[in-house]
Amino acid sequence: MAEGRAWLVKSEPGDYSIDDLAREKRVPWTGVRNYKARNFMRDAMKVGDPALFYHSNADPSGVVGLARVASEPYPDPLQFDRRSPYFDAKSSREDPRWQLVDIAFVEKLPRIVSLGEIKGHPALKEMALLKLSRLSVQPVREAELQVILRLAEG
DNA sequence: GCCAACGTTGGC
DNA sequence: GCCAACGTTGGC
Repeated sequence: MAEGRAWLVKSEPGDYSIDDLAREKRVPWTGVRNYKARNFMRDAMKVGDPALFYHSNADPSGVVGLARVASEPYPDPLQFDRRSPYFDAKSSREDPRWQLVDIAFVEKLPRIVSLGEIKGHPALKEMALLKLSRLSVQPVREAELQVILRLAEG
């Protein structure tokens, strides 16, 4: 297998939390409706790539878990579901607009690595999280991944 | 709840 | 193709 990259995926814990993922083990990462985020899932994510799991709009916000990319990209089924808030009338089964991957649980971190802590750490100043704060699926450098996992050990 | 950042839409 | 209006994200 080609060497993959590391990623960060965001979720509001009231919507879908690390505990939900720990229980379900694996979930289709539905509802992403941003083209940059979609392109990462469709074009760059590889099965087995590590992904930090980030709680946004939380108290505090921060990285709370480690997951893994668990599937090839495929169309987000919710774009075809008229009752879903993620329904997209401009998409079709013949030419689906939104692609996703499955995300699988690896571990809950021993403690949260908060956004404040990330902002204050010199090795993490260049993180996409701080530069592209609204992007919900984003790349993480290998060195950044290692620093965050080490911080989580306390 | 406020608001800054920024992506999307649509008129022209 | 420009850009104003609008909607969403997410920190605080």
